[in-house]
Amino acid sequence: MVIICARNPFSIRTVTMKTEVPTIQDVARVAGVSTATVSRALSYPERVSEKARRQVLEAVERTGYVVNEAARNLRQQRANAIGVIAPDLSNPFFSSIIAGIEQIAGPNGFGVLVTESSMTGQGAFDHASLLAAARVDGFVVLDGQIDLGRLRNRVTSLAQVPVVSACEYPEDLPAPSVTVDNTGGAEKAVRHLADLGHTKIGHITGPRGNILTTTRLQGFRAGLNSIGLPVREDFILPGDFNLEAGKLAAEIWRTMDDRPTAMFCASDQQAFGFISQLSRQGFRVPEDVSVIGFDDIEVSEFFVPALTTISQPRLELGRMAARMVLDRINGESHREGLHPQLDVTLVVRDSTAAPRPE
Amino acid sequence: MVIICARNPFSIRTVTMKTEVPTIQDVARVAGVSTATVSRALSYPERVSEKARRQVLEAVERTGYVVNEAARNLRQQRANAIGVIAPDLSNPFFSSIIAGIEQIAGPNGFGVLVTESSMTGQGAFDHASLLAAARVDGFVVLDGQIDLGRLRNRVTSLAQVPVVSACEYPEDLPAPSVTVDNTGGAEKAVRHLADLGHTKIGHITGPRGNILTTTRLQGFRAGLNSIGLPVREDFILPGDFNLEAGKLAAEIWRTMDDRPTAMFCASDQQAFGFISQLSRQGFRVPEDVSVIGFDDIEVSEFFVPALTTISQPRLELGRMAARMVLDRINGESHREGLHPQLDVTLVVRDSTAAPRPE
DNA sequence: AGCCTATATGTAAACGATTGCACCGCTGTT
DNA sequence: AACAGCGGTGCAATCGTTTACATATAGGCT
Repeated sequence: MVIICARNPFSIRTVTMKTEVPTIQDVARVAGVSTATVSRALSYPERVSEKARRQVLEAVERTGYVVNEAARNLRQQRANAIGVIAPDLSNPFFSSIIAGIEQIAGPNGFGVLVTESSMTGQGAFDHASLLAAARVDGFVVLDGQIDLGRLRNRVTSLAQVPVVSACEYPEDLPAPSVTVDNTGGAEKAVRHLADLGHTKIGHITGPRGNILTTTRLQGFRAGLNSIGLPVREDFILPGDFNLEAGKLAAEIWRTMDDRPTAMFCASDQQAFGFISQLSRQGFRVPEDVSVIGFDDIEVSEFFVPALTTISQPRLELGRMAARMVLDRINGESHREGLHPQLDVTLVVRDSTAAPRPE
Repeated sequence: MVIICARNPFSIRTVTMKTEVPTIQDVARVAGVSTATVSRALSYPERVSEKARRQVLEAVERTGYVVNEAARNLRQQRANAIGVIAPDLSNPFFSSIIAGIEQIAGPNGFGVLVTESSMTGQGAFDHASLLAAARVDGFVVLDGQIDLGRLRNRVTSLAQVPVVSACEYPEDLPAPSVTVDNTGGAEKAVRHLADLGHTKIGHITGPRGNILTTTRLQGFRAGLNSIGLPVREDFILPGDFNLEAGKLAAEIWRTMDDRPTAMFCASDQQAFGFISQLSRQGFRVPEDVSVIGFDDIEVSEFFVPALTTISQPRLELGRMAARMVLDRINGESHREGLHPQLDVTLVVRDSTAAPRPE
């Protein structure tokens, strides 16, 4: 007897009427061939006869067959999925990278599993459980602060699994990475401000210990140096990448005796927080202080004032990371030696201007 | 011979030295029990003796065993994962919902697979392939515009898989949903503007055909009615939820002879675009026109001016949707009858004020 | 005609976990 | 002393694919 799947797949049954999901066996029976032929017809169409192919395709249609991924994964010893560990999903910056990963992974038949590393609740390190063998074939790590020590403890098999870090990267992770030229970006920012005539240039940093913080700060210093401007340590305010940090920094800026006339912010969000708080206090940007950000997230163009910033190719960052993981999964072993760095560009908008003449 | 996994899992081998991943067999051997006992010790600790449990745990530790999800999924006929179909990952609104889903799914041992429904490239409907049997046990659909007809064609087994729609929902999807009170929210917005003294209140809608657009517009009308204000059709501008749409609407607003003194925007992003373009043209918010948004995304509080808006419990939306899917997966069959609606709240900030006296 | 290749198909053994069922030994009851 | 009950354990079947290997068939060559 031929099993054909229920016709109206959308009628949700109110009783527990277990409609059998068709398997490859059913397809084989309907098509009048063996399961091996069905499998081949679907995976390597060129390896079966024209006739068999037609019959199989027709049988698939009739039965409504879809391959059981679990079975395939088990047999093939691969999951056809890559995992993403992101520090903060609500941050538009990361979601854009994830979108880029999606763009590459999807068409290649790979699913994307996303986890937030700063997860609430128990342990906060359960994203490691994602690594559970055969759930993902590789990883993109977006979190530079991730505690690899703990990850390591939980998942011995990590060594087997290709890992590529994107954007941020833990210093001790012996894996390929794709980053942007943070130092160069910071230099461009400083140079832009100097070109406008600023000499008192400040910086709000990212969170302590983060690699992006370090490199951008380094670029900030290098930029000042190359122009011949002194680095005023009291103009360097500690911060974070988020909105709140910018707000806090604004409060500090306000209380300074000798204020910088321009601020280089470590992120766009931070810049928003800074500008927002300043406006609330009656200051104006760029009239009272010029502000430049880093990232160029979507809303930056629409902020008031439109934010001058260093633009990162976020989508491309994700796409490239995905490509690298996929390559490694497929055995192309450009090992941990590969560390491409993408260029960033200065986008001049309305939040920077020449300093007010004294 | 006992197989113990390589000691330094992080040393990435440059040669293809295939270190075997330990299986449950290895653990059983090391622990001196059967695989059945190992399995039980890990899944139902209370069903094995104290002694066996200790031995198994120790063996797991020694071998570095992690369960092979593919095998487990195949045997259990469940994937321990839920899929999310989102229209646009870069939109912070959705990513926040996803974070909520994560928060519930993770601790319950479920992974979260994310797909963008508006994917570029081939077909754009390959998110359906996610549905491939045994890859996910259930779905949260965030895209109200999704073409279920095509999905249906591709995946016969969809009827088997619990689907819950959150936020937006296709009208023809016979599934539970969790939404917010869009109509009520719109009414609150209108009432707030009216309370400030506005009588000429406009609205920029969402995209045509979207359920959120419809309900918010409906609430807008209802709000005006209940106050006794006439509905001026020429004050209703067609739009979209994104930044660009707000910008476009601003251009239209500018050319109007008789301008509304207050605009209710269908989303925060749209409001940003509107305000941004207006500022660029020399208008001021709220002095020249009051603006109220919908969503309350993170940056709204920090916009200049801080945006008055209708706040959606985004995280809770995701959490609730996840709970509903999980419940259905576990057989609690509160079928498609369930449609909880969460409350929204008015958050008054600086983008709304009394109209300028004529 | 006989043999060799190439192509197309089928058979059956994996993959690594879970779990129904049977069994074992112990305790407590009759 | 026999037996029911029970907690703990192991055996072995099972989930649905893929794929190495064996086999079959047709066609081309000498």
